[in-house]
Amino acid sequence: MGISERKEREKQEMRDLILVESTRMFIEEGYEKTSIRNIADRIEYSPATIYLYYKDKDAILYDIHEQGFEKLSEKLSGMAKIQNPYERLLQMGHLYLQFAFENPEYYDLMFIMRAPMKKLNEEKEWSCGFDNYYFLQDVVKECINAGYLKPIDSELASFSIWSFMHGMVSLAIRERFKMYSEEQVKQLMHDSVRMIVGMMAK
Amino acid sequence: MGISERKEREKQEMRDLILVESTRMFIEEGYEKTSIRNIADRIEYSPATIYLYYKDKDAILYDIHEQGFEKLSEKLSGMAKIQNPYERLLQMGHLYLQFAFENPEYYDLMFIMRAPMKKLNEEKEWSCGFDNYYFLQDVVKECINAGYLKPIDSELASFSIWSFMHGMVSLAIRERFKMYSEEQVKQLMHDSVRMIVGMMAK
Amino acid sequence: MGISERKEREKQEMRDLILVESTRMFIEEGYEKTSIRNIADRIEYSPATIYLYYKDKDAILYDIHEQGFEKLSEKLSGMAKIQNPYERLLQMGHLYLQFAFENPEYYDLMFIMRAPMKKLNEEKEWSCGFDNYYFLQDVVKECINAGYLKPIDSELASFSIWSFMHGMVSLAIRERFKMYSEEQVKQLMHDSVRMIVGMMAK
Amino acid sequence: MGISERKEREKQEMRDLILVESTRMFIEEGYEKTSIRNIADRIEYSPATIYLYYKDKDAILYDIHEQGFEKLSEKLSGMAKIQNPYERLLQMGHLYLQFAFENPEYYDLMFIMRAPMKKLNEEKEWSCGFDNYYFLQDVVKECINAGYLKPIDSELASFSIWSFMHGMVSLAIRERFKMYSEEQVKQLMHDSVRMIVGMMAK
DNA sequence: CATGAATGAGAGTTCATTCAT
DNA sequence: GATGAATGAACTCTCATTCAT
Repeated sequence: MGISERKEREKQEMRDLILVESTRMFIEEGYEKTSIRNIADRIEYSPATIYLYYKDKDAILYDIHEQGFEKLSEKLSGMAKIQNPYERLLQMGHLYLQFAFENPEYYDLMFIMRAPMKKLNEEKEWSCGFDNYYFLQDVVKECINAGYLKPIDSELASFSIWSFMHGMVSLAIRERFKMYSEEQVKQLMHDSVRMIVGMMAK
Repeated sequence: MGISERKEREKQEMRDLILVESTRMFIEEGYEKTSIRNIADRIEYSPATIYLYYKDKDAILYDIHEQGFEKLSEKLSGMAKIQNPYERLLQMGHLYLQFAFENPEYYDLMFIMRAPMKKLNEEKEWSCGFDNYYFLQDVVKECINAGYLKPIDSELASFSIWSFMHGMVSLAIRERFKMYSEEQVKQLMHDSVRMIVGMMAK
Repeated sequence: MGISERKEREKQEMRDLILVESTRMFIEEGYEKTSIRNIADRIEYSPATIYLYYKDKDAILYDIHEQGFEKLSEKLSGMAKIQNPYERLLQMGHLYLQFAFENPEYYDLMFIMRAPMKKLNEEKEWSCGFDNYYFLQDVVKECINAGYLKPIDSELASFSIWSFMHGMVSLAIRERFKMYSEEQVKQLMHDSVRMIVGMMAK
Repeated sequence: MGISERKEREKQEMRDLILVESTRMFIEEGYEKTSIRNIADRIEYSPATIYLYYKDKDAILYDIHEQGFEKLSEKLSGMAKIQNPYERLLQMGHLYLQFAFENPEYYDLMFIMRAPMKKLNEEKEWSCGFDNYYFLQDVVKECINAGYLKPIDSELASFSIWSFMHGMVSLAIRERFKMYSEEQVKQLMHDSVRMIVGMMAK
């Protein structure tokens, strides 16, 4: 409880600073404009300093990306306590949308951006969001078993639900819903979730 | 009706040449590799020449993008002749997937990529695919009116269908279905379309 | 005869300019300090310009290096006209020393420096001086056959002679003869050549 | 006889540690890879610490270099006990080659590399191998006086012998004998030594 | 004594773009 | 109309070195 811990904390804070600002930069300026140099400028450190905390540019991206999944997992983990699986499923859909709109930059990186794969792709798994997907499958399975949903293939159902949710979110994030106002989009999204899940219900 | 027209025609031909080759490059090598220099090399003109026909790189991209929508429109326009609207709807879903998998780079540019425009974004409309969307709405409306689909809100239904289709395609293109093999993904996608549309059917 | 030729000539002149100044820089500042940027500064062009004439840094090095061998070959080629092979051999030794002292920077690059081998080593041959070596072997052979030298193995003799010559030159160039004055070194080198070749003579 | 001495001793031990590991790195990884950072990593101290014991990178290199000469001296000093000077001379040649091939990086640093010093070059003497040279001269002198070698100038003979030996070694180390296999080179080198020294013998 | 943190300087390279000819 | 030549501005990354603590 002292120096080493303070140092550790400071180190983490610096990593966070880099992370936060890189992420912000992603959102505001886009991937292309987010260079080590720009990040360095932004945090008012030299480019070389960044390399003290991150091996290379990809490592930053990877961390942001991972953080995103942690954030999402946290959000969804709260769902476990909801007894009724159908209720849980609906709530999850809700939270997914909420997460996407509260953290569009994260969402983008997690589910839309092309992985900046040098070897990241092979070594570590870029799409580390498998857990969430399996979590979804479990809920769907429970719903089916408990008779809340029609007796469809649970894998197929999960696949469809995720695709559908992601479709809405990603079209919104990448601004392909220009034929609607933002308000309308939000409304449509919620109605749409209700409708789709409703149709799956028994 | 002579010189100036010929000039105009020649100018258009050159634009086409650039467009065709940029597109080809874009399709074959991807966005990253498509540089003015590479295009110039390919058409065997100098980079400077390209600037006589296109204001900048974005202008070319914009044209490719537009071309993509034309391609898709063409594909879908063939659908008009299918009398039965439900049949037409299913077929459209089919074609949409087909288009996406035959032209992933186009699809990416059209529906996933962030508009790489500086201000073109504001001047011209990037998402020029409204027509297709309205085309979808019409079909859905017809289906409902003819009693093929449940009496749901046609706008909401179209919104949902497109989102769903796009979700599958974009997750596939940006490689977020790594938990499945390519084979499995294709199978799931087709089954999923059948299921979702089936659920909407009366 | 006209534009295209002038252009070609100008292009060659530019390559030469780069070559000459890079070479000069090698000599004066050493390999380490010779960067694309520094060369650019020196010729008062931008770094990017250099890449219009040379693929990369290695390509420049390779050219300098090649030029060196051409220079040496030219020098030695004049020797062919000397009828007496022993005379020719002595003269060649003379010229070798002369070349080394008139062009220490070339000599260094050709025979001392580590090849900056990315793949150069494998594709093109870095040590393109084989010809000169074979040329030496031929002379030695002739000398032996004509009875000017003892009946030793010609390959072994050539190997020894080259090694010996190179030893003197490289120790001088890399300043390992500090126990002598420059004057003394030159004197010793000439005496040494005479002595060694003398000992080989019948 | 107490604290200050212990401190002095500890300081020396640390210098040794640095030296030993830098040398090892230098030998194993080569000059290019030997950076202050890498050395620091290896001795598990921080880069900054190294600067407490060595003024800069050059100072370390200088010490390695000196160590090389000590190593060589040791090797050669064993020769003093050989009574017969001609025998001693031959044996020295042998050992020189052996040293070069067992420690090519040392050899390179000692006899080939450009002094990487800023002003150390002028202050301290880089080529601290004079002793070895004088040692050679003495042997040669003895050989001549004892009638083993022809009555040539001993200085000239030493100069020639060293040049010759170094020529072979340095061409080999810097890979200019690509026209031969490694095997052939070794064979040629030994034959060559025998031949050259043989020719000097009475 | 030791170091964590930081950096300035510099490396090679690529690209979209401009402009005189 | 076409272009060869040129460039400024970027890029990622590495290194020897310094200094407050």
